[in-house]
Amino acid sequence: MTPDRLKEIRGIDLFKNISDRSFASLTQAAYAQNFPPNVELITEGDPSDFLYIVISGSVELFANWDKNETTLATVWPVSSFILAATINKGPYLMSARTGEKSLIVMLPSEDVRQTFENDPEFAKSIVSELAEYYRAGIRHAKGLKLRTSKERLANYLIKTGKKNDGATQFLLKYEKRRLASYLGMTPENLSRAFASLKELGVRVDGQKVSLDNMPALIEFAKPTALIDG
Amino acid sequence: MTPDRLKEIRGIDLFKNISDRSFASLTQAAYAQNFPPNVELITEGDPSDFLYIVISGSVELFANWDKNETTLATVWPVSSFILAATINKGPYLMSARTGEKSLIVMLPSEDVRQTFENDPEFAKSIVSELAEYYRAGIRHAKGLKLRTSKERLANYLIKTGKKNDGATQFLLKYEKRRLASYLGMTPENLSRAFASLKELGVRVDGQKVSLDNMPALIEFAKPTALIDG
DNA sequence: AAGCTTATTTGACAATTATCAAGTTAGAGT
DNA sequence: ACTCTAACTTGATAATTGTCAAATAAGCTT
Repeated sequence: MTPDRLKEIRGIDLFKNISDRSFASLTQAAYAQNFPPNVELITEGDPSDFLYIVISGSVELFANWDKNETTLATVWPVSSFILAATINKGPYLMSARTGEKSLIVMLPSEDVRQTFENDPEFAKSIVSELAEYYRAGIRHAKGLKLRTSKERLANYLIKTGKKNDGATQFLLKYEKRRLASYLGMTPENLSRAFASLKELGVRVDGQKVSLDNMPALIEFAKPTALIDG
Repeated sequence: MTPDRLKEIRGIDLFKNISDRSFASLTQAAYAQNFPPNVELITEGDPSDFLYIVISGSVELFANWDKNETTLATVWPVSSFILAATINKGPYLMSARTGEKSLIVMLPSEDVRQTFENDPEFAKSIVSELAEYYRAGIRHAKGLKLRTSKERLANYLIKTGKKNDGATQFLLKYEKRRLASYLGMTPENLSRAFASLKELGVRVDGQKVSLDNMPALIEFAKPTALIDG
């Protein structure tokens, strides 16, 4: 791997505080690889041989069961995925595929576990990371169990607006069918949910979204930090 | 706290490997308390002042949003809950109430974080614990998104049977309305799901359940380790 | 054991969500 | 720009799930 790339990886929360020695042994056998869009990187059930890091592009984490498929998360640069499986030596619980052309770094799981054993700072970083993942998972489950799909969409839009510096206009970060899957509904249902949010000032044109009546939308969606982070 | 009680706590995974010194400082300001059933121990949104440990009884973790409530997990002895919030100094994302008369130990969060900083073994144990929690959360979300409520119930029954040494007869561990909430449905829906599973050999009488046609039930439920653990 | 409260079940109905089948639109590749 | 494929939308319908109300059953208290 090139020095530039190493530096980029070093910057993520997971590696920020670890020793140079740990970082070196962690990345010693690592390698980066470019993937075209829509390539399946791992399949749920596989043994966790690598910890993955997205350098550029994006990765969709999804799962299948009996003809159904659902997106559980999307990973954006620069961050790792599949950490919990790596640490616990368990099989992956999610499959992963590139959402677009992506540069991916793979660290052998054995090295990750080794470093985890030896470098207390690394262990601490992993704790923070996992705690956040876990809490994100709780939030996701709360949304699914407490809200209707229309409410989930409304809150997603509000949240996305906030992330874009509170802009009332922004672009959806990914395809609608993936958004639908992430929000736990079918594409048809998402389409209808968008249509029915029109009366709350939600306009959609392709990937462009504008929220023209924020107060009304918020009153309907009832966002809360305890679900929407 | 009594020596007996301390010993009991020392035995859980989280504390098994930590130094005596760490354990002492962790429990130095801890205290145990008996609670009657149905007492709310914490409320979502509260700052995380304590790490809790269930010594006996049980604790339900739940959340509310706009008139709706849902159970996210039930904690059985002897284990901790609310660890992620404690570590990340975030507000609790779930409320907790006793499901029955329960003995609860409370460790000041500050002490937990202190020990986490100083004892690498504790950090490692926390990692394993959080990784497992996280994975349990993923499984829960997968079940909710990929399965119907009837399928979730069928799988829950199969799993519970397995936990009871593969018994085809067992007692439900908690009330049906809580089971319903945990499985993401209303009590009425649970009742009907049970009724409709009758043709797959599921008999229910109060808390007693018997699974008289396991092959048929399994064929319908399609359990998998990637969701049902 | 009687009485009271709460949990569970059942029925009728409504809301939500999914499925299937066309259309329409948008985007990628040539 | 053209073609082709895939994504998205819309309509019609079905399945799933929730709500409300009432009846029954179970558990607790006295």
